[in-house]
Amino acid sequence: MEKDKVSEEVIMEVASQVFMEKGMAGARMQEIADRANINKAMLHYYFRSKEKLFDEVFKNAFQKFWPSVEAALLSAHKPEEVFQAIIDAYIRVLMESPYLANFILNEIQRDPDHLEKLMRETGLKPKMMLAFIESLIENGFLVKVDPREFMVNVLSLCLFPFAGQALISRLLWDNDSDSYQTFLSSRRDSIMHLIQKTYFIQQV
Amino acid sequence: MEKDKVSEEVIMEVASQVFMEKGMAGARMQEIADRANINKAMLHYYFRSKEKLFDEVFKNAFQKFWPSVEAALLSAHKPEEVFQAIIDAYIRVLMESPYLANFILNEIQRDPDHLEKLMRETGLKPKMMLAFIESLIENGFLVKVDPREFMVNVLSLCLFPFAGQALISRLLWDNDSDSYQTFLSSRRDSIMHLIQKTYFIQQV
DNA sequence: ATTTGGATTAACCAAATGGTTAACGACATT
DNA sequence: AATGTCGTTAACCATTTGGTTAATCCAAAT
Repeated sequence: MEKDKVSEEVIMEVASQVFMEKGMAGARMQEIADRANINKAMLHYYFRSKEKLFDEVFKNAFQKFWPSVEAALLSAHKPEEVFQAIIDAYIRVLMESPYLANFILNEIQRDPDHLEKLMRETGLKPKMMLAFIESLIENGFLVKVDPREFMVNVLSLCLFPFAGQALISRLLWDNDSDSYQTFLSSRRDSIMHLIQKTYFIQQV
Repeated sequence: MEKDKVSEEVIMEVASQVFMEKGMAGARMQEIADRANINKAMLHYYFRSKEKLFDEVFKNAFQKFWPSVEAALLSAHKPEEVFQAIIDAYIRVLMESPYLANFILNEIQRDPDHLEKLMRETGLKPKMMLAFIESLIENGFLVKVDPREFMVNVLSLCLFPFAGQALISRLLWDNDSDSYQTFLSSRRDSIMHLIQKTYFIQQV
């Protein structure tokens, strides 16, 4: 670890790694301290407890998880471009943080109420997205479909290949992780293609 | 717990629950013992260690996870029916074991080598599935597509809504789990519809 | 030079946790 | 009746783990 960085930042960085790899229950304060090259007591000096530290990490992760969709929505481009931007954002974020998807999925299951609190704090508004899809349907860009179903499908196609990476790359890519990375990257196009075929009404 | 059941079975049952809910690291031998109404020492009497017990649970879960695809393949019906059967199998299994998807996804990430061993023991053959898809392409039933991509898409659409259940049902279904269950069930049709639109070539 | 306040450390603590052991009881075999 | 086997229990053990404390270091302010 670089000495010039403030301890607090270094801690957050390695804590992120450890919590994401092992989850709350599996993570060890000692390991975080070791990786940050500090005494274990320093952890409690900066962040009072494991839970507090975890909360910070989780909050960070959760914000990344829901990429800046609003930006894509508000810059009123063509519908295709909006979705392309959202898909791109997801793929990009997840390729940077390979454990992110799994982390969120699991720690949410561990303590769902905690999620509810965090959602409000991060001020994320899925309803806005639903309304946008609804409007596209009314304006004849999309076929009639439950907007929530549409969203779940896009999310599924974007996130699952990351969440299941360890499994899928072994089963179907002979554990060649480079080639799997290429595949993940190529999904920008293939997911877009899929939803266009299924949900977009061809404009004349 | 019913008294008539053999201890070993009861243990496996509750161990499944606990491990699935909390994962290997989060699960406690004491809790498993309590839920099975036995002494903690009995756990070690029947299954020597936490790891051994976990292995049994994992093996069970993993077998469920890859539903009897071969059955669907070998009973040479129309292509549509084969995929419908596979999708149905996944949805059914996952509705019965809500934590299954998350459990597999995570414990695989925790110890990927362990997975490789188990795959061989359970004798699952993804290559067979790939070959089947390939043949459908050659015979003009499916558009030209990487069979692996096709598989990942189907898996994503089937599994992710379960893995992300805790998150999605809160964000998009106002935490109404009944209504979310209905949605999950309806995916049998909507996933089929999606892959038909995208990948199936209309027969004359 | 002394004080002050934050950063840092080693040593320590209590609780939790996976695992063991020795003794016991019940039931079948001899 | 004696022996042996299997299931069961309470007590115990060693280690791990999150967290604390008292002392120390160090740099800036006084």
